[in-house]
Amino acid sequence: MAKASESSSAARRADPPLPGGRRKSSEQRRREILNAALDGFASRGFSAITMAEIRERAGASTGSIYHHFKSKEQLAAELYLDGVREMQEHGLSALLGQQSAEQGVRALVEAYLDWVERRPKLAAFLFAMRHADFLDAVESDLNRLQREGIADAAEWFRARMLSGELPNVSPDILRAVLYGPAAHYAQRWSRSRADVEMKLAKKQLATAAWHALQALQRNRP
Amino acid sequence: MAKASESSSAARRADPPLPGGRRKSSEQRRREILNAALDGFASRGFSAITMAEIRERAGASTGSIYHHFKSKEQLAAELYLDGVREMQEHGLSALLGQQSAEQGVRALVEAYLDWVERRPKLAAFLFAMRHADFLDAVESDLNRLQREGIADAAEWFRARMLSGELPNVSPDILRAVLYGPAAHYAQRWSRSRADVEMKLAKKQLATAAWHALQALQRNRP
Amino acid sequence: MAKASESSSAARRADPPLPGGRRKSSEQRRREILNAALDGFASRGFSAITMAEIRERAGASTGSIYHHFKSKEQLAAELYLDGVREMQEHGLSALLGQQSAEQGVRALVEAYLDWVERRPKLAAFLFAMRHADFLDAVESDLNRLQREGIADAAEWFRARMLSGELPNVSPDILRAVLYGPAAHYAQRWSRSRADVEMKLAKKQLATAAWHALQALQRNRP
Amino acid sequence: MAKASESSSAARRADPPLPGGRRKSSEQRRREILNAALDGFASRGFSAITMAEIRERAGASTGSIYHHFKSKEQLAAELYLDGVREMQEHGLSALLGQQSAEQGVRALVEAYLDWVERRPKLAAFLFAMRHADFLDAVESDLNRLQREGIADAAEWFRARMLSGELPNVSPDILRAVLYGPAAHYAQRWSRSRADVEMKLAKKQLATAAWHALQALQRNRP
DNA sequence: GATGAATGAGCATTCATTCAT
DNA sequence: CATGAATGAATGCTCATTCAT
Repeated sequence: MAKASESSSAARRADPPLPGGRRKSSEQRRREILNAALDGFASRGFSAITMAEIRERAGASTGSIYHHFKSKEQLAAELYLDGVREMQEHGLSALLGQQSAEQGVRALVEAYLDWVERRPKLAAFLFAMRHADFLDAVESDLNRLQREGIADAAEWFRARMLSGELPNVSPDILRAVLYGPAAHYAQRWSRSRADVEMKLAKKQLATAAWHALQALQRNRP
Repeated sequence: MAKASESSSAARRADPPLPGGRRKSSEQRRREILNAALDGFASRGFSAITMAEIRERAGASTGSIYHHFKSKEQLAAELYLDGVREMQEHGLSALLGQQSAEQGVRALVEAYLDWVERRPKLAAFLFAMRHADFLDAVESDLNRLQREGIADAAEWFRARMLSGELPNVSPDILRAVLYGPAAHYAQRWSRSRADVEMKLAKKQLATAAWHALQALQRNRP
Repeated sequence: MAKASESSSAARRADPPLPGGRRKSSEQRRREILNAALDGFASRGFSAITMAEIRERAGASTGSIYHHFKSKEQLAAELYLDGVREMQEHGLSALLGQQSAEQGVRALVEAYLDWVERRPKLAAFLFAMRHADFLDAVESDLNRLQREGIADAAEWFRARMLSGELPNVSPDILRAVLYGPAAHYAQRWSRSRADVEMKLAKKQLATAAWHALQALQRNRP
Repeated sequence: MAKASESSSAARRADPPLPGGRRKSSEQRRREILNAALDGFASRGFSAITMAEIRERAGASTGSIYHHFKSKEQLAAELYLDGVREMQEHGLSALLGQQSAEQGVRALVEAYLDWVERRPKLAAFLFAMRHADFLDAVESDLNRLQREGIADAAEWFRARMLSGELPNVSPDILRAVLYGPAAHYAQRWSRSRADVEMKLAKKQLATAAWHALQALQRNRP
């Protein structure tokens, strides 16, 4: 939960089942590299960060990085895929427990900001890299992830739209209304420039999202 | 209005009053470079684009680019500053003519999407570069621009907040609710991936923004 | 005599005999360029100085420089040849009036330092450029200059060597003893780092040169 | 002693104490680069030589050069500092063994020419770069070197000045008389243009220096 | 697994020079 | 003659990646 220890889920993979329990160093090294890379990518962008910078932040050697990761792109892609997965799981587990449309919408907005709060660098990274070239190479994985991960959420929303609790808007509009304000605020917050506390923002943005959807439900053409 | 002719306002500067009225070529070349750079930065990002790519798109020579612009960073900074200025003017002129809070809020959201529609590359560029390193060098110009350009808008909002038409939320929350959904949608639209037409999106997002603010007005703590 | 107005003799060419006496500007511009170039070459060296720097120092335009001089090399060569000529004339006129060997030697050393004092930039330039590549192109001019200019001096020395007043050493040794100390001192003086006044230095180095030659005269093998 | 193998003392650093004793290649590569750079700088000057030229002479790759040296300037500075150090040590060890003033003066002049003879490129490099811009960055190192290295020599001279064996002239005059002629001659010699053999020049210039100082001792004002 | 020297294509930028106006 | 925009080869340097030890 501490910001300092923000480490990617990729890094948290189970260690190989070592009989004696010794030798943890390889997996640790992997983690250090991933964290260093996340720092760099999040703060300066994919192209602007150099492998040398990552190497220094990680306290590793050049060869060591390339032993663990095939290339800079693969390193970024792994972070990205794991990040998306983690964020989806977080949102999903918040959403699926809710019955009423209002509770679900509020939970989703708040969960998103919770997650941003807990994993600020990862959130900044995912946001900034949304359209990066290196994602082309993993587009199919990404799409599968989207489909699988979102299937349950899509079902949840479809049900509420059919019942009339939520407006029958397109997914893009739905996402824009749900995530747009939170993402906009999160951008400022993660640069320590927000002028309201996260706690208040969660409440206000959840309220805003819910009533925005309500309005679309009433005003449908 | 045609996408193809999108040219930055920087490039539209008045030519110096030439005695004979002939020779327009220097300013034209400047424009070509700026447009080529905008294309590049918008589509691939600041670091990923090379000056060689810009040179080819502009049909200019290396030396010519550097004759007009001191560096890659300065080129990007000029585009950015002019872009912010243009976008502000666009939004401002839409807002200030409106009397009622609702008309103003709707006008602002729609004007933003109008502008994105007219200048998609510039919008994509501004959005992507918000936190770029090269902006540090022009931070003071940027701040001045913000202050001056936004003063009238701030006044407009302050008056409506005092009169009770709009909730007294912080600027960041206000911006998040107004621009967040529109920006989120615009991102998809400009990559031709939106699943609703711009025309409908304008209406729905304007409605959403207005009612979101209404809700915050009612639910104040 | 004022340091400030140090202008190359190349620049002091007679103006073309203009009937009305108007239009001096072209020759003035030439002078400004030469002086600016001399400043630059002397302080930073041939390769390190750029034509742009010269252009700015001269307050001229790029085209103007290339109108007056074919190339950077030609500009430097002209300064060099004129400088060598001027320096030779200066030394020669001091030497040839002297009868005794001692007076001649002393006059030569002092005249050299006089000239350094009057034309410090030119002296620095000549010294630094002695082995520059661009001199290859004017080597023949330079050799002719040497032969012609030095013929009289050579004769002066030959006579005193034959009479036994001066040692019969090789020209290189002769030059090393005469000019070496003065040149060494001049280097420091022109960078304002000398720890004795020029006046005293002239006396001491003239004395040193004369007695050094005397010693070679006595100690001949 | 062979000219061909002239290698900078920078290159002769002790290798790090490698456990196994194998792998010398890294330090060898460093040496090759330094030697190639010395060749280039000495023959063509700092600005005129390109890193590409150095790369080819060294038989190394661009990246390899920059792996060992931060920049062209740093490469030159390292050569310069090591060169000064080496030259000082050479002169000092010749001087300090001598008791009489005459022996010391002669030894110094001859040692200087010995060193020029042994390390002609390095001597040419040091001479040509005396006022180069890149030395500004290492000025403090240079001053420290001067102070430390020269302290003993200064003491040697001070003692002989006090005893009346040497004239009480300023350091600049002293240096001009000692080194000026030798440096002047060395310049020609290293370009293979000298008209006397080095062996004779050493004798004559040592004699000249000694008697020049003698004269200043007698003729003091 | 780890290390760091080596590689070389590629990059932003400089600069002498040309030339249309 | 003057101007300054245009040119493009060349330069110092960076950086992802490879590979011998």
